[in-house]
Amino acid sequence: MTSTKRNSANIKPGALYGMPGHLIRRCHQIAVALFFEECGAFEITPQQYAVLSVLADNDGVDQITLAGLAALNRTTAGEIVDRMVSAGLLERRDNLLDRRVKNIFLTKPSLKLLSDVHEAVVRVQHRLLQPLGSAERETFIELLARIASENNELSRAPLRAVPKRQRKSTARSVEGG
Amino acid sequence: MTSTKRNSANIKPGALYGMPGHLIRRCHQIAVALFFEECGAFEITPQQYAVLSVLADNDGVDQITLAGLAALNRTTAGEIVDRMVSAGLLERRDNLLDRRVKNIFLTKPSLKLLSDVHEAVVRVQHRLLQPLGSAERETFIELLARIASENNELSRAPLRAVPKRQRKSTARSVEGG
DNA sequence: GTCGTATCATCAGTGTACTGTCTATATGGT
DNA sequence: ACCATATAGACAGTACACTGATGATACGAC
Repeated sequence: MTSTKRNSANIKPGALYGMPGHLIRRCHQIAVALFFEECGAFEITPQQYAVLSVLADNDGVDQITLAGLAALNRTTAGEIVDRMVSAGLLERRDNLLDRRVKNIFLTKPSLKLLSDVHEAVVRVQHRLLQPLGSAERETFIELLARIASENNELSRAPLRAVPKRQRKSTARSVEGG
Repeated sequence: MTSTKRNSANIKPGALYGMPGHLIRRCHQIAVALFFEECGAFEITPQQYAVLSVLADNDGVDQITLAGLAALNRTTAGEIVDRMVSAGLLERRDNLLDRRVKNIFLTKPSLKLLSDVHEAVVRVQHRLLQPLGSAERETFIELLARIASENNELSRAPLRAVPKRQRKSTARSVEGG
């Protein structure tokens, strides 16, 4: 029979440390720390990288769509875009066909930044999974992906695809290669 | 051979979505959302729960030690303690043997809260892992724990045990059961 | 006993993550 | 044309997550 020791709240001592919620938070902190170690010189945050990455595939989407594609809260996304516009990494343009909408575009510097920073971001992922064997890494990613996708609608900032009808009034800011 | 399509930054489209760093962030958001769904009525946050949980096993530690035990940044921990003191959940007392130190204690209401909220927190963990089979759940927790512990020192808020010599000048605020 | 060094807590500053509310604008039904 | 409803984005407010600096205090070496 296992110990029935209890703490002052009548709960098993140290229960916190085995809870997936707590462990995920700690892993998140580690991932962020590694990101800053590897990418700090580029003056970019993990979320800002996500925004650049999403726009590389979907340049010119509106802010709400961008938030969905990067799994960011709409308000947070707006603030991040603010900072990135100030830093010259994004351009925010009025949509002439729907005057509520602002379309977000990459700039030349951000395209260069994105391709420069890519290697460092890949290193972050490697270092994060360093403690696991290669089969375990695949397993881990698959389990993470299943938890994220199956529980997606429970999130307060769920991942969302680009909606069907997107009205684009403005051209791209950076001419494609 | 796999497609060599590239986006405007010359990176594989959608690469972000398979990165463990991004997936961990999404899982974290889901865990937090579930916490508020299950525990929202208790007017408590996940980090505040962690603080209560840590103090149940280590009542009266100083703020820095508390931060270490809960894997919180020292400044963040101080702010969280502020809010919990205002809410009547904690007591902050001067240490008479080391006047730099403030010792943090649970209060009667927070002990009751902690035992009331425990079931809901357990439900959060169950719902979070719902998409996995029971063997997968154990695997997932084990892999998470290994990543967190092996990379612990890389974190900017690493988990820290209680240091050996802790000077206690003040008695517990809640008489033990 | 004095001094250099370490430590606890706090402060100012920045960035992320939300909720709820508001304004401006669009859209579909009549 | 008119109205109910919905949506995009902004704003205020709260909480967490840090960095770097500072003030008060403790401690070890001498």
